Amino acid sequence: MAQKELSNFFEDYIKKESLFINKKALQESYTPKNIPHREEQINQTASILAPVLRLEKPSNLFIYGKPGSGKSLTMKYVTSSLLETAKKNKIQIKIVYLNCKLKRVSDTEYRLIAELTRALGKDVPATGLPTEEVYKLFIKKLEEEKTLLIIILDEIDQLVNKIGDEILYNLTRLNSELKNSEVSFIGISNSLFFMNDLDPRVKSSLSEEELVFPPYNAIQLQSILRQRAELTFKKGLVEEGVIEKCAAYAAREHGDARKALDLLRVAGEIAERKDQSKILIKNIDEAEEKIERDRVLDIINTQPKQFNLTLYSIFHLCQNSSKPVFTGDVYESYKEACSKGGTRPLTQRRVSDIIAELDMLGIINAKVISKGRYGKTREIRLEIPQSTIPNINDLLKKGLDL
DNA sequence: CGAGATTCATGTGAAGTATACCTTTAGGCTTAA
DNA sequence: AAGCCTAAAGGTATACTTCACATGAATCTCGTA
Repeated sequence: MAQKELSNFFEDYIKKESLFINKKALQESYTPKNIPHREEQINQTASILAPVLRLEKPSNLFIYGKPGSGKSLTMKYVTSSLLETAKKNKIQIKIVYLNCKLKRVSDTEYRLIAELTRALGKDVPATGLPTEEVYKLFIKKLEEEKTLLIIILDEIDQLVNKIGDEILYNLTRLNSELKNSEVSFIGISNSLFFMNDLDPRVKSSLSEEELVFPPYNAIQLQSILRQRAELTFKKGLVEEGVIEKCAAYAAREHGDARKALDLLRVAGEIAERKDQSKILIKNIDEAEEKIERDRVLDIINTQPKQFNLTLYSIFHLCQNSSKPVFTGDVYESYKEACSKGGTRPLTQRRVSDIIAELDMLGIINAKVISKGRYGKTREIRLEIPQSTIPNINDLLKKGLDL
């Protein structure tokens, strides 16, 4: 684009009418004024948490539900309203929200407690202190505050999966060490079976109350989408059938409302970028691909180099064959990639763990199988659509200097 | 032919190592009385 | 002598390695029908 044209482009851009009135309404951070189809869960949560307003410790709460079934949103909605009321009536309470699966933030016991302590306003070093010491710091700070603290642990199943359930036991014991303050927990889990193989002591104390969020069905998804679409887009800009298709896509994935909203938002962005006057059905397919690509790119950007090298090797192998790949092949390819990129390769033991973690991230599917006489290995398949691979592969290659 | 032993390729657990960072402490230097 | 700074000592968490043992079904072996 020549320079003159560039300024014209910007001029035009200003004049051009946006398809969006308020893009925020489709973003993940947005909390709508009312949450349809979750009235019951809201009421229950509210009545479970209400005792804090009388400075009584509420029951610990455990919440189950598939991704995008409104768990986090409902919690955010209820707690923010709770905080408001508490503030108005000058009641000392605090609420901390933590997502346990965030890598390098709160995916170990130390880091989780450290993060909690930081949330109370006390800085804790990233490493070096004994974990026990951080517990003490946390307790001391909390005692100073003299408050009722509600800790929300999102995706707690992932954490326990990784480091075991001892941490939950330690957490539930916190109250016995506190005199001036109290702690309540809200655990959020994607897996319905998470509680099954947990230490019974933890189980009983952590889930004094339980709540299940059923997935949305297609009709409910449609009404959610309509409500948000009205806030986001000008009237009549959404082609007939778009909402239905978004809902259908998401319903196929266990009623994931977040996915549905993402689809609609990204479809809107694509339509706008293409200078369309309407959002078309075909934009949704484009949106789906873009979302998938962005998700993978996000993972690539946040993972350490060794993970990306492993991932690159897997892509590399999967591109050339539709058959599943095995650990040994990946490791060979990985070593090669390392020598090309001038990195010292990790041991196979470690790469095996990395593959398992990539599986957890949902980017690949690695199942442990036995091939009888020919040993035991992981059978690795990609969990992302073939069409997005070449694209990502190039980016990875560049990022790794191969 | 079928039950049990064998085998392979790697999963997996435990313990050890390297690194980066923390607190404590002892020594050395400066400063002020 | 008191105060302050620095460096060493002793400690921890985390990512990774090393070592050793566990797995589990296809294949082999061998006794039996």
